Amino acid sequence: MTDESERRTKRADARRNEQALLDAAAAVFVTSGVDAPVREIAARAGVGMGTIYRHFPTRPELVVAVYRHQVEACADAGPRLLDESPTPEAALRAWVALFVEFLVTKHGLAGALQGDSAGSDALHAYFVDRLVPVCGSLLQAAFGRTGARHVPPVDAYNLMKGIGNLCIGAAADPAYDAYRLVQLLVTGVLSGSNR
Amino acid sequence: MTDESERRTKRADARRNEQALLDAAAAVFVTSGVDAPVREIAARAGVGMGTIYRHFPTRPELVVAVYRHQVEACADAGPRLLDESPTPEAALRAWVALFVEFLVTKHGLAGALQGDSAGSDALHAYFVDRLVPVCGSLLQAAFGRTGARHVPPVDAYNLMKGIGNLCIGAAADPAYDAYRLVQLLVTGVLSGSNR
Amino acid sequence: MTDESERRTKRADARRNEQALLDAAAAVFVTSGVDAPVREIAARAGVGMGTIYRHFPTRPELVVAVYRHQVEACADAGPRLLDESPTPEAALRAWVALFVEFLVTKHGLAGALQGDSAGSDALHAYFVDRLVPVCGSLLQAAFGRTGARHVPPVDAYNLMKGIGNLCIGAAADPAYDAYRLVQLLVTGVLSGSNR
Amino acid sequence: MTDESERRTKRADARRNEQALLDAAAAVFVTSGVDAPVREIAARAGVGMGTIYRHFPTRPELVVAVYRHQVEACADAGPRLLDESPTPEAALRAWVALFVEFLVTKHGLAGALQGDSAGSDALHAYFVDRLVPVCGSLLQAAFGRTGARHVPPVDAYNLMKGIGNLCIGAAADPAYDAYRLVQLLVTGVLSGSNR
DNA sequence: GATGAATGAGGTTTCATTCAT
DNA sequence: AATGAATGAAACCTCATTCAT
Repeated sequence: MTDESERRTKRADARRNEQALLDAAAAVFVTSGVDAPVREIAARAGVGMGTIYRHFPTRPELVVAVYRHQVEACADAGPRLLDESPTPEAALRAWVALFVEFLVTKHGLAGALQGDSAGSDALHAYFVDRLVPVCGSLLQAAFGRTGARHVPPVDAYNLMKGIGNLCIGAAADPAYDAYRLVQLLVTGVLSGSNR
Repeated sequence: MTDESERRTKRADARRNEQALLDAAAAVFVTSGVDAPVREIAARAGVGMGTIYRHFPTRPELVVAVYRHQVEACADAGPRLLDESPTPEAALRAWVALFVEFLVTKHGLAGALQGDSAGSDALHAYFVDRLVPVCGSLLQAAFGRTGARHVPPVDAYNLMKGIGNLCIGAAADPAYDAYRLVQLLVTGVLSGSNR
Repeated sequence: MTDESERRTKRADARRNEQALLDAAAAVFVTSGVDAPVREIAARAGVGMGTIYRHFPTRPELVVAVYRHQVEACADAGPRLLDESPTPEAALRAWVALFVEFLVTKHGLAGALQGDSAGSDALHAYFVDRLVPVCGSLLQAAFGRTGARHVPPVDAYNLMKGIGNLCIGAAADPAYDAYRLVQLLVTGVLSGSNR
Repeated sequence: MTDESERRTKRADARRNEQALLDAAAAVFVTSGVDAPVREIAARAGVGMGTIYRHFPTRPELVVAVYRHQVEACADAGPRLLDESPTPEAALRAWVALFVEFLVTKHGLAGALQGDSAGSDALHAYFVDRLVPVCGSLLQAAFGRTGARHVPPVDAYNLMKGIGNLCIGAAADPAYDAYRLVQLLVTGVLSGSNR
């Protein structure tokens, strides 16, 4: 066995474990929230607790890793939707729908986005860093077209956080329609006035 | 001292204790959230922990008791605002502003409203029971005036819960303007369409 | 039952527990050293772990409490021995013998006296604060009598710490005679020269 | 490559690894004590943790190996000092100074010398086996010269262990002068009496 | 032989809740 | 009724040690 193939083998092992952890964490987060006990996640992944700490020394790192794929997909969808949609408003609505879909299916994620106002929390920071610019572009495009004299009544950070908040607890309550509420919020925003 | 006077004395004692507990809990909730340690509340009230359990066997019961006055005030304000406001829409906006004011100043309260969708959580149930009808009246009034062919795009329960969600974490993040977002949501609702 | 007797009853309870803890800790310290697991001490005392934390929030506080009586006895013995002994040198030797007796019978205590050089460790600090002055008086008395031109070749802090060190591990090694070594050190000190 | 040359190559490899480990351990012991985490040592040596266990299955074996050179140097210095010094007492003092110098600069080493009285601990056993005879010769020489009727008030084992103990924690406490105390102890020993 | 990922025992600390006084 | 001491489950995190690759 060559050095290289040996290295690859080991990495494959570790990667398999890491994937098992991400899958387990995703599943546990759904049922027990992102603050679920480390032991529970480890047990579901079929690994020892130490293994979690090796791969993800802190909890935010794990949470970020669990949702990284979807956050990236969301971020990438922004520019694409702007291209493909008939109007910027439609692009914003479509993107918001994607974002809601993402948050609603990840129980507890929306709540975990709060974090310190200081932005010190790694998860919150990651979401903000990655998605606020995307959301901002869409928002600006929508208002650019609406008329030069109009400016958005909220900035992208507020809109993002508002959407995130509206999605909290959505999956657990069939009577609560987060999607509808978010679209109404967007309607309010696009109406260009907060009064 | 007669048996009766003794009983009366004890009741006065107990009532005084209960009030001290409510005041202490309100203060602690503001700084440490509604999940603050029991000990902290007891200490601030100057009573033993057992006393809390005697008066409020479960935490939701305590939380409900702490905020009962303000919930009642909110509920009472609904009909009054409908009378006093120039339009039903204005009444709705004014009421919503009251509700937001209430939630934002009570650190952690908005988050605690989640509870099970089954309505099994005492706090959630109390809020819903008491305020959804009020909110419903205002909503109906606004749409009744707007035109017979219009129906609200969301029911009062969804609107209430959406407003509650938008207020989560508002006090901790100066960059987040819950009031503005809620009003934009109301704008969206009143625009009569979710598309 | 009067308020006062009731209070006394409760205190008696707590005091009994505290004493059980001190006894258990003393016993466990002998076999497992002063870093013995909290659980072990709690188990031996027949109390829950939380009870230890209630009475002694930090480990040094527990250790200090365990040995306080004996430290105080040692401190009190200093002046008395100076009065009763035929010479100051004899007083110093007698006191040192007492101190050695104390340390040798408390397995692990001598080692625990190390602590940070900064003196930040509570146990180390307590020993130093309480005993160095006593040891200093004896030392000064011995040298005062020996002749005005003589000064001790070490200060009381060094002598104390040296004696403490010589006692480390004494109980565990029958071939090691800490008492003898300490007296030889004192002989060296009293000989008035380090060369 | 022949089998033999391959074996030789591997041995060179292994020896290089072992040396790297010894160097790394020596460095880490200075900063973190002889109980430093295995990982830390492995990392500094640039090898895997398993390699440490292959070369030194137990920690005492590693510690012994790390200090073997210096222990041997100490042992060798004994006879030489006896030859070169003007008096046996001077030789003893010089040797003791060497030993103290060694212990004080090796953070945590003195403390690790304790071990079981049964001599089961490999580190303790090695030190005793190697140095007690040397110390014994010097002691005997000093007392032989002093007068036939004098015998040392302590045996070499006690003196060695006493010196070792006096050096515990010396590096961490600038106010503690282990060298001075040890010389005073030797003075006491040479004064030929423990009373 | 070497590697380092994985394991899991072991120690710590916090707090909701009970119950003797 | 009130008290608050006691309980102990629960969660965290760290390493020594093993073993598959």
